[in-house]
Amino acid sequence: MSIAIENFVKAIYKNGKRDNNDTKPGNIAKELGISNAAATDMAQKLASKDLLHYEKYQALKLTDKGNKMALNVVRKHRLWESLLFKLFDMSLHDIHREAELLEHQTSDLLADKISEYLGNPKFDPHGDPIPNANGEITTTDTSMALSQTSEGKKYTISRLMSDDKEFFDFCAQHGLKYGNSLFVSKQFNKNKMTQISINNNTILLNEDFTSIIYVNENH
Amino acid sequence: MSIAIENFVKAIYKNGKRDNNDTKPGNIAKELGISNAAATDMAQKLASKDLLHYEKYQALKLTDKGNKMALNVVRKHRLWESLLFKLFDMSLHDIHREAELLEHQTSDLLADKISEYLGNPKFDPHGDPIPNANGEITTTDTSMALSQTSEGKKYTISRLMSDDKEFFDFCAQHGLKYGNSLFVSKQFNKNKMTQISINNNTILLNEDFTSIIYVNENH
DNA sequence: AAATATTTTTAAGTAAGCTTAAATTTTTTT
DNA sequence: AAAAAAATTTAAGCTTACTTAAAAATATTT
Repeated sequence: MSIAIENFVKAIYKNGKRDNNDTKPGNIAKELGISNAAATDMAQKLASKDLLHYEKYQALKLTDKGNKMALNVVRKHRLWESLLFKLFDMSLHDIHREAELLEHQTSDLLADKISEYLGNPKFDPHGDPIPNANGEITTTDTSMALSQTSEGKKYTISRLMSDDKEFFDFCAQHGLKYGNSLFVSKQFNKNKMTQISINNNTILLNEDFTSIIYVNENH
Repeated sequence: MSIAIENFVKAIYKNGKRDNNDTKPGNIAKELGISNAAATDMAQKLASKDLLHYEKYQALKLTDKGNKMALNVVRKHRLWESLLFKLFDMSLHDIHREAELLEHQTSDLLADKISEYLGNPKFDPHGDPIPNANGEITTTDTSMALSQTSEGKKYTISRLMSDDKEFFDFCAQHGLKYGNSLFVSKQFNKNKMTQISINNNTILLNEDFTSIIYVNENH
């Protein structure tokens, strides 16, 4: 299957995770940076390949086959991110961009070799779960968005859900990194702003940030 | 530039290394597994992009720009082979196939990171030289084909110039590996067959093999 | 050097993956 | 519930990278 198809199926998978009604052609088109017409076209084509269910004007739903393909690509993406993160001193944003290309040029055999080399990790450097070779995901996710946390408690960063360079630069600068600890000192304005302490610094984060930084409470 | 273009330029580079008159469209077409017509077409297109010199019915010659592009792709290919060879237990043939795809999806930054991680190696696991970031190749190649060697001397394997699975399987089975030593016991039939000792075994190789296994004399 | 074979080129056509523009359907607003 | 806005779909067209078939040029054989 082509790169365009893999990316299309992956986009449906990703959007569907967020919001099940976010998989209409227009939303996928936006995600991929193509026209709505192209997305509709592709959706009809992929329906005929049994990768998704297509009904005019409705949200796109992956078939089992389509879901499996998406998970296979996501697996390769996250394995590459894990490997590059381990071996090289590169920003998470750069690593993400490389993985975005490498994911489509990786045999299942190589993916397994990478996984084995890394000790079959369950999470990538963003904290996102890595599907196994059968497309199964470990989803014992008890984490919450930073915007949902309570004042006066300590948390550990479990996921940084973004591809954005500015975001990662900011995170790197302030020690906001997968696995690091932080303390929530104050929630303002009905949790629209959150004040945290990390590495002996106090920073104030708005909802753009606190909605994509996920944490687990420390016990 | 597209994958098709990178592969086209690389094929001219590779064929040109072997034999300067081996770069007519038909030979490139054979190398790439496309029709002669497609190769002529592409040649004309790449001439207009200043990647090669095209004259009707003549061999294709890369411009400086085209040569640089080819070396950049070759660099990435050989760096990937070196990395995969170091990290994973995979056959040279499989490694070659993965590198064939990865080479086109690798930023210059990532190539530099791989090179640095490996200690800026000058040769890949086949013994082929790795161009540096400026496209310069270390060519202090004093090696000779096994078919050119003399009876009664010891040599070290310096290059295995093939992409063929059967060949690599045979090599792996008999310890014919980059860096290994061997002893040439006999040349038969005007060097058309060569008898060697390696790992306490004696094997007889025909010209198909002795023309692509390169060695340096031990002193 | 003529005849034959091979190679290269041109020409016409195809599939994938896009585009823009217009028509249709759905959704939102009033 | 009608009008306006937004999204989706259809239609027509483009580019890339191929294909096959025929024409033209080059290379080889005799």
